Amino acid sequence: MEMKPAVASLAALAHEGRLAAFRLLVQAGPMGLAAGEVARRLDVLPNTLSASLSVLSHAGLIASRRAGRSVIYTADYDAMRELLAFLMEDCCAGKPEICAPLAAAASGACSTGREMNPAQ
Amino acid sequence: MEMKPAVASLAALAHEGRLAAFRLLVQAGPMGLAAGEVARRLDVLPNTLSASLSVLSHAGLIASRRAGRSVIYTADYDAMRELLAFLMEDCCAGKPEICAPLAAAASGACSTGREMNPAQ
DNA sequence: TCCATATTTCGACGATACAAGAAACCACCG
DNA sequence: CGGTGGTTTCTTGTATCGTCGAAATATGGA
Repeated sequence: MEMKPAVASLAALAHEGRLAAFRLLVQAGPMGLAAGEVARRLDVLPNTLSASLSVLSHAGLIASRRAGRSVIYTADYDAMRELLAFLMEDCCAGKPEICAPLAAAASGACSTGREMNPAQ
Repeated sequence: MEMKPAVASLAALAHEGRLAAFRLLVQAGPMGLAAGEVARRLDVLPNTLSASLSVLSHAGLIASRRAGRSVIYTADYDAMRELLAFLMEDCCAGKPEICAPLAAAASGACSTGREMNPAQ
């Protein structure tokens, strides 16, 4: 990944409402959530949420598809992976013992199969 | 990690100059780099870089110590780990096969021992 | 076609962030 | 004590971002 899109992704996430929406979609999994459902769970106005999702979408962090009257948004796990890899690129000056915990945190976040929190 | 400090960290990184500085420190390892050395490698004015490092420092992403006339900055790998864990928290709705690549990317970034890029 | 639901776009205001010059500050050395 | 290199703080002009009300668009059903 290059610098510009990485900055765009980070800028998209550097906002309380957008970060909450993104994490909700990350936690929701590949099935995604309807825009209205996200707005309801986060308790934000639909137009405000739409603006947030638009920013995340332009940054490539989420994707959308139409399903009837609803628009379903899903996290782009591949983009997320690229962003994390970019942050850690060539890290630690060849001292794996420094960044081993980083990798451990990454694998620990999802492999434990914690319960989903619907109310967020 | 909670929402507020996570947003602050992401906002600190959502800037081309600051992101470049942070990645340089991440790649430099625990020994860190002097502020002037960072400014020289990134070709930015000292005062501009100082402002960038100040933002990163306030976000908790880097730490500083004085060494003679220079100030040495180092990446805070623990803060970095917390931020990545926060982004991936409870991800994938219990589908480890989705986020396994995320963990793989994390461990691949540093365990391969690539060479440092001094010019970056 | 007409209506209700779901979502996006538009317009405008207030707030915040950025870059750079100038000056101040700190630590070492003669 | 004065000078120099290294770094930070201050100030200012400019630009960008975020939110919300109101209106527009898209879809499905009676």
